[in-house]
Amino acid sequence: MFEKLLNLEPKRREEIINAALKEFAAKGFDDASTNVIAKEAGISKSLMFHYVNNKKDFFLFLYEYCLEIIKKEYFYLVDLSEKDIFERLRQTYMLKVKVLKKYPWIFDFTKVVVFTDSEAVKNELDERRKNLDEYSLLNFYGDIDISKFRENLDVEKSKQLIYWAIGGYANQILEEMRSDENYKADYEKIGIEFNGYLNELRKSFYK
Amino acid sequence: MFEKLLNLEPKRREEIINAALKEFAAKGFDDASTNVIAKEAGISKSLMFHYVNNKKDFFLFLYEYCLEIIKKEYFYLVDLSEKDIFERLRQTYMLKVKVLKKYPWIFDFTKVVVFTDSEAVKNELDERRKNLDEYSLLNFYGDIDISKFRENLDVEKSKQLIYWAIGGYANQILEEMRSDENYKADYEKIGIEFNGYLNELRKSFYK
DNA sequence: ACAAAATTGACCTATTAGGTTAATGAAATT
DNA sequence: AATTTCATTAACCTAATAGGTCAATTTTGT
Repeated sequence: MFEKLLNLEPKRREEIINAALKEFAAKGFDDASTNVIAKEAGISKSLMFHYVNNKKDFFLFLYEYCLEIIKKEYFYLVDLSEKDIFERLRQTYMLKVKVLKKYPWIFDFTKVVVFTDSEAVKNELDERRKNLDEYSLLNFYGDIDISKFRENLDVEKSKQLIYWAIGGYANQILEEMRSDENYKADYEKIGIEFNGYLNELRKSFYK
Repeated sequence: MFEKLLNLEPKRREEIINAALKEFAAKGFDDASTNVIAKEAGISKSLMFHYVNNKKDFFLFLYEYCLEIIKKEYFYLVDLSEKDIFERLRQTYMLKVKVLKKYPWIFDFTKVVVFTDSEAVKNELDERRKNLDEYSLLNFYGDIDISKFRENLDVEKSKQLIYWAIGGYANQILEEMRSDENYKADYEKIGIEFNGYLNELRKSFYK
């Protein structure tokens, strides 16, 4: 059904997909405009509808497409045998950055999908959402080693604070990536900076 | 110009203002719909236009109105003589929660105003924005006491992490407030929980 | 030179945009 | 009780935009 879109040369395809993800993520299904998507993708609306037959199917296609990507380039690659919270964070966020470099709106899009209540797509989404459950269940951050935390700390609170703090750093990176059109994601540099922050947290929360 | 709106009984006025703040915050000036605002406020569109003469003036009015509130109920109330970072955070965020209880979208709205590039309101906003500069300059978190931090820490990084972490907690409170229609903001309870998190940070980052 | 594929401008109908107007319903004044 | 005033709305206006189609053109491969 979407072979035409999928057979495009990768760069082109990603431009179109990213334009759609951005618009849908920003405005939700109902308020997103196919005109805006086409313009952002740099093609005519007619050509877009040559690739995607209609708005609703496009939206649903994107959802499945994104789930596949998130699974293959994120979920499946996390090494769950690593029990150190900071190592786990390092791993997951570096993977996340890599995915976001290619698809800057992918996580916002899936978030919008989760919270959408648009009548037009609600039913179709409900069927598809089941697939996600198994993955949200396997919590990335549940099974970690708490033996290294300082003994006077409330570990649950501390973990939460650490996630929030790192989430803040990730958001900053994300904003940089989005504001710079040709942001050259220097993973090594990001990795070093990230390590800097993780080290502060290690010094603070570990004995 | 907006006496009619301002002379309404407070509850009613706030309903209308909050409906508008929510819609403008969510969609920006251009994409926000006056129909949606009226519906969310629970009044007819005609009545709304009886209060506010037009969309643009309403938007600009809201901006000034919000700045006033933020100044009077937030900026001016912060005790800048308190130099302990955690006390300062406690103070500012408790004030923020109080403001957000009354106007749950006020900070999102001002954020949208800052980043809007709508031709329709750009020029008018530019004039008004100057007023804000003086306040953004006086940085709430610049002048704090760093002597109590553990000596092996990079204080700048640590401060940043603390802000991110507390920002995460604040977002959680905010989401609770918004999801619960009749959220009874129990400041005492929030204060206690907040203190819990601040204490973990104190134990971690202070010697 | 020609067939096939890629691409677009012009167009269709339905809906929504911001906003006005005349009429109604309720309160206040005489 | 009659009348003036204020609060409130339904119906309506025009312009723009929505999703989507289609015939025509441009580009590509042979």
